[in-house]
Amino acid sequence: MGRPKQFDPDAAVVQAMDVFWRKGYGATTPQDLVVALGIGKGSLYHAFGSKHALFEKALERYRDDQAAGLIELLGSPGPVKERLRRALEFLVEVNVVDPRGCMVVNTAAELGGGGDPEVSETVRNQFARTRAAFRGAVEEAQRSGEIDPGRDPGAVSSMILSSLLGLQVLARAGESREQLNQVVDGLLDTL
Amino acid sequence: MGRPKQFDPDAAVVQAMDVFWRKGYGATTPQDLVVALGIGKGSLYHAFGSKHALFEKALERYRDDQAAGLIELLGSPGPVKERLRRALEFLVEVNVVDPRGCMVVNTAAELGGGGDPEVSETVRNQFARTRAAFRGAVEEAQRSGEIDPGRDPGAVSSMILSSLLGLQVLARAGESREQLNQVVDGLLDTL
DNA sequence: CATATTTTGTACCTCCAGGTCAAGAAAAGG
DNA sequence: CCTTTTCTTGACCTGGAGGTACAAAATATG
Repeated sequence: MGRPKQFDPDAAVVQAMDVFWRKGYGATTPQDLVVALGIGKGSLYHAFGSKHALFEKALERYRDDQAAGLIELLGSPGPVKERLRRALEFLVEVNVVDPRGCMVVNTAAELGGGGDPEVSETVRNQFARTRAAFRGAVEEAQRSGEIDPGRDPGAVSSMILSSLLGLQVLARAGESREQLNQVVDGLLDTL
Repeated sequence: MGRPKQFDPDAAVVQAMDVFWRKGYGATTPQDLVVALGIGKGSLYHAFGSKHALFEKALERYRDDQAAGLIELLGSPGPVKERLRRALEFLVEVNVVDPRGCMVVNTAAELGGGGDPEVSETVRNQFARTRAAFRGAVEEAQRSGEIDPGRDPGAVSSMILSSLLGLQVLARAGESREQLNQVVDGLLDTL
């Protein structure tokens, strides 16, 4: 019973995600959120409790969306290296158009360093998922002979992960498409 | 003429650098700076103009220090790969003890995305310097046969750079020494 | 030593972040 | 249709961010 919500909380989290992604946690004000979500401040705090709580929801939503997207991109048919290249080149194009970088990377930089254990936990969880997805692809490529089976898949996937994170940092800093593509080339040459 | 300064502006910039490095730009307050520098607020604003101007000085100072440090680490004798490994392992140890990550990376994430062109310029400049240092090392290794001379040194050094940036992101997020070392292993295996 | 010039410390100011609250609106149950 | 419950709005509140103003202090110059 009671009055039904005038907005979709799930959609609101996505809207909030967008703002936090662009501006970061600290630089996002309640006012920004009120405008972006199109609801009153009271509703906002009634529904989500605090800016920080809403941020956590938004970050988790981002993580889940990204993880699903990566798994889908890596699951397409064809040689593993080609899939990987397509995924990375897609990322480059997206970031050239809109250099928001990766919300998890941005969050790690802003709230990492021991200042926010819960958020850091979510961040590391996303890293673990991504690493696992790469590891699966690497092992598949090793079975098919595309990648030398003698290499340690853990080390290789960790390296891919860190290079991916670095790519997002470069993108966020406004590096050119050429610079970003060179990273992709350099990475794929090593596999 | 006039009253002489009661503090060393250069040392003050270094103190400020320390605070900005730990807390980030947005989360650092004038009060934090007053305490860290040990001077009054009036002196602070008289000497540096604004929080943002002081931050730019601190960031440039960081960039110069780091660039010098990297060049020194990479300039030691012995095989290039060993130098690289020593440099990266040193970085890992430092970050395990104090996970502040890299101030430039943190800044890229916080103020990138087109929000602060001057700062982004400094950030990209640091990336360019780092890439150049790696490129020099790569080319040296190619001449000595340590790295396949057929590889594009631009792509290789870009890849090393991005992996390094990713490493700092991982460190800032509080990843374990083992995870970080795996990145180093994965990276060096590919060279 | 008087004066012009620069630095210093502190009080003060304005604005807005982050959040609370009271009063009303919209549903379900009796 | 009256009560109970939940949601909504917008006014309101507190603290602190970021910076300015001003008077006092310290120095070089004539």
